[in-house]
Amino acid sequence: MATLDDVRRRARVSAGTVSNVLNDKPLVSEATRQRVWAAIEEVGYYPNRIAQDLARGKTQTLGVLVPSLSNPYFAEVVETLEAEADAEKYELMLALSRGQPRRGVRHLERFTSRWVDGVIVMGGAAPTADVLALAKSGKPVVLSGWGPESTGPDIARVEIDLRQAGEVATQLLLDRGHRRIAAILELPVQQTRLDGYRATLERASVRVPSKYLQRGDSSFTGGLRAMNALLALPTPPSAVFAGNDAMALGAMQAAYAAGKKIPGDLAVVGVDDVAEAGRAHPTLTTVRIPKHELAEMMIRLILGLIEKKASPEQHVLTPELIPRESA
Amino acid sequence: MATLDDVRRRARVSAGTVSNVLNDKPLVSEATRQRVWAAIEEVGYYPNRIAQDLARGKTQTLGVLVPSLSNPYFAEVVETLEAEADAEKYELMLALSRGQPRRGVRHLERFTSRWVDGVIVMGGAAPTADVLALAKSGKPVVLSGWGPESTGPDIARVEIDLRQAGEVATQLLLDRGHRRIAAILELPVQQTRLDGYRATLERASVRVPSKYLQRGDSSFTGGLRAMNALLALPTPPSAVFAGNDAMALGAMQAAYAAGKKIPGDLAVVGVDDVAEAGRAHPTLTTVRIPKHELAEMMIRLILGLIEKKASPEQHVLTPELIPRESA
DNA sequence: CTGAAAGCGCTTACAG
DNA sequence: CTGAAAGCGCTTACAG
Repeated sequence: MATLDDVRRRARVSAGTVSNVLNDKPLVSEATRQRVWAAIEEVGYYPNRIAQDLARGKTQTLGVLVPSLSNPYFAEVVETLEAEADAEKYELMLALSRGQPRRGVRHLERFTSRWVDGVIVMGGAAPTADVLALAKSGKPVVLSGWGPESTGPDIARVEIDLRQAGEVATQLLLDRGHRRIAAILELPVQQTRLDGYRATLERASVRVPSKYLQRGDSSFTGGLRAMNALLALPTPPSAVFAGNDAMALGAMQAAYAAGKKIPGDLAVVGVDDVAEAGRAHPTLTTVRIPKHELAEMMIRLILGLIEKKASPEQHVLTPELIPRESA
Repeated sequence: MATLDDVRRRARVSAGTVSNVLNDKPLVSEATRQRVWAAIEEVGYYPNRIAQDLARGKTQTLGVLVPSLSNPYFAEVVETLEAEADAEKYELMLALSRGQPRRGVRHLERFTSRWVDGVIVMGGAAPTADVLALAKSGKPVVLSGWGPESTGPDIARVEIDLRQAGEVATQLLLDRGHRRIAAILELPVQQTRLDGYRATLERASVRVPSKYLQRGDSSFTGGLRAMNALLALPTPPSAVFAGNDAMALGAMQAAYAAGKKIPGDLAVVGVDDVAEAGRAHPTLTTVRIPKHELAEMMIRLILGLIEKKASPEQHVLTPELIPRESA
């Protein structure tokens, strides 16, 4: 690989001048600028980013830590993050915690020693304490999907109003005439959805047995198992609110296997609006999380922290009910 | 951030000695080794990877370029790539071409100037010529999902025998008694699947009208549209082989909307075995691509090229028929 | 076994 | 407008 030194010799100028040309600094005469560019072409020079990074103390790189990619929710968000970062000339280091927050911590450390300019962490992919410590050390950090856990005002976050998601989903079910409304949720991550669900039932003076709250692990299988438990109850529910689409789809599968018609025998509402929701049979009524907007906002915040030294902002986006066939 | 210099001063040794301790070089006395480690702890030192990279000429980083992540196929493969790379202490730079090979070229260039140790490119995310040029320049490169396009023997590749996928899918349909067997394929990417389909029909002396070959773009919507075209034919097919699961699912949707029963009125077979295939109604019969094995093999090959200077190998993995309800 | 020096390939004040 | 020098934070021979 050609280096700056090759260019310098060829153009018969100093290294500093080559650098100035490369970085479009104004203080170079047109003549030498041309000569340097010609030399760059001739030797086929590409700046070495590692050396630039070291000299500049900046890497134009963002670290992204998410729990997994097999969950289409994260895959879609990461896809948009990449697009937005690319547009701003940033590159992405991708790391997955795959269910182990300790693995997330290790990745955070690697990000730090690699001098990423900023770090985006989603869905509790690392322990809160470690993330906060990183932010306190001065590294720009943006969080999303952190559940109800308080992180204080000193860290940038963009969240979805999931309590509202629980409310509109439950309200829809009430409006459809249901009273035996169950919930399948992953706790504590989906605690706010539970709050919305409970508040809405209470407001309507509807009481449900405690067994109507089933826990899942946000996976298809988790939803399926939880639904089977609900169906085994002496008085099964006529409707179910699932904390995400994967579990809602699993619940539909279980109901289908038990010979139940949807939405006739059982109404189902999910949260997320993944692609599969619109294709299921019946199509899944859900509360859409604005993933694109979410990713955009995260990039906006992290760049603000990096480039403008803005102070950390916290944003809350509003989810949207998507009525389809399942409820 | 503490630097090596802080450690050096604290431990009253030379920088070289600190480096030797850090990198477990044998030639350090136990006493100084202890002193240095103590100093490292005390100042909270973390090596700066950028500086290490520059000095070593190696980054422990792999560049991964794929077309997209919203396609669960790539999301799943990337997930495994990350896991395997992580186990070998490599990190991932992720880049997406999002349908624009020229964007892929730009990412390849960035990878190069960032000194990634190796590059993995999937699904034609960059033009073949650029990828080959990169490999020729000495950079370790592994390809996958490159379609029938010849790349010569000088580049590492791991492919799936997709011709065989076309064969087993078509054979299954024949075995089920079908003769009016259509195909929905994205060309030229899925050319080998088409070859397998054609060869199998020919072997069975089954002839189908040319309209039975419909093109799709590997998306759900593409499959849906193609199926609608097939259904509008004077003599619609009784079975369809789709080039991937997304299109197969789309075809099922179209058939469903047209009031057709699956597999009674129409049998459907896909390729990939994405998670959704097992959950669809009816569940989708498909030819599974061993994604996990594929990712493992790619990492194995790229590390061989990087660390052992192995010569480029080309592997072909065998797909597996997964019979389910749709055919 | 340890230290001093050169080098990785850039950028950034600072003279001139 | 241009060059020489120092610096970014490490590693790697090479003396001793």
